[in-house]
Amino acid sequence: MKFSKATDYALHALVYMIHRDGDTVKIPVQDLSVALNVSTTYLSKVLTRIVKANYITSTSGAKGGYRLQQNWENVSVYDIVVAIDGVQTLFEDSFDHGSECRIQAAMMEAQENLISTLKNKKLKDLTV
Amino acid sequence: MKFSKATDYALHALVYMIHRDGDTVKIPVQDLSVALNVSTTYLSKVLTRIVKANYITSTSGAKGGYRLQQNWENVSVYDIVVAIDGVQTLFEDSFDHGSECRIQAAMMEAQENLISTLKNKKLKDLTV
DNA sequence: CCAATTAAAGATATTATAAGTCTATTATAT
DNA sequence: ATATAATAGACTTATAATATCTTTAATTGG
Ligand code: SF4
Ligand code: SF4
Repeated sequence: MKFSKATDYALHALVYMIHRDGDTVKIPVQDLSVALNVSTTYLSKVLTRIVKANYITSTSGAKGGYRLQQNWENVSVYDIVVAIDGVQTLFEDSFDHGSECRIQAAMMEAQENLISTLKNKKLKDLTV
Repeated sequence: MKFSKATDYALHALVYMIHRDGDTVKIPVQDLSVALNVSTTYLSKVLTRIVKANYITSTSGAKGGYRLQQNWENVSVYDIVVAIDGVQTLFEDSFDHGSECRIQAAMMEAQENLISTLKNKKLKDLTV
């Protein structure tokens, strides 16, 4: 019952990027690495997943870096969680007697709640 | 972002116990072990935590076993989660710039939601 | 008291996953 | 051509969950 550090890093990196002129500039991982105190290689690996998920873009080479997409305001915290950790099930039924099961149903309901809360939190809300 | 198998086992064991005459009988871990297909030693270790948390009682020796407390109907799923995994934070801020932080606030809100959903799910609801 | 039964405790082992590093490769600007 | 920067993949390390094994303590019934 815990989110990964990678998700934590990603959210912080994004917030940092937003504060640094939103989607208008490219920011090299070096900058982010210093700001968050996380190694460039690891952070780069994390951010690559956000690139793959299309919430930021990247350009290699000199003057390259990461840049937010124009629609960043609408990206939700849940989007980032999924981009990093994949779709997670809060509760992995070790037995699985089918969907009529009340334990599963209860856990599913809790999970749906959690997910919808996170879907309603947009990156914009983290930075106002 | 996942609950432990131990919690899964505990919930299933409790549901099994409820179905077997509620709080009127003592059930040895052997029975539960067979029902859930989990080793007696591990299941015993898990249930010991539920005993410590006072949601069931145990008696050693012949004719011993685990028995639900009379108030079992009011025990929530969250109570069991805490008994097994302890109080968990869904999101461990790697940086922690204080409580005014929006990332933390967003995650906390999601967490509160999740917890309150689980608090509202009573064991009784799992067995009706 | 004795034998059988059952939970608890503690040490240890196993497995799984996350976190992190390192090196090589590819892409870009000047 | 050179410096810069992301990507990929192999690899290591750290951490926690899962599980087993063995010993001890408690309880029953003869
Ligand atoms: S939770 Fe319900 S369905 Fe899943 S194993 Fe337990 S009883 Fe079966
Ligand atoms: S989440 Fe907010 S408080 Fe926590 S580290 Fe990031 S900026 Fe600081």
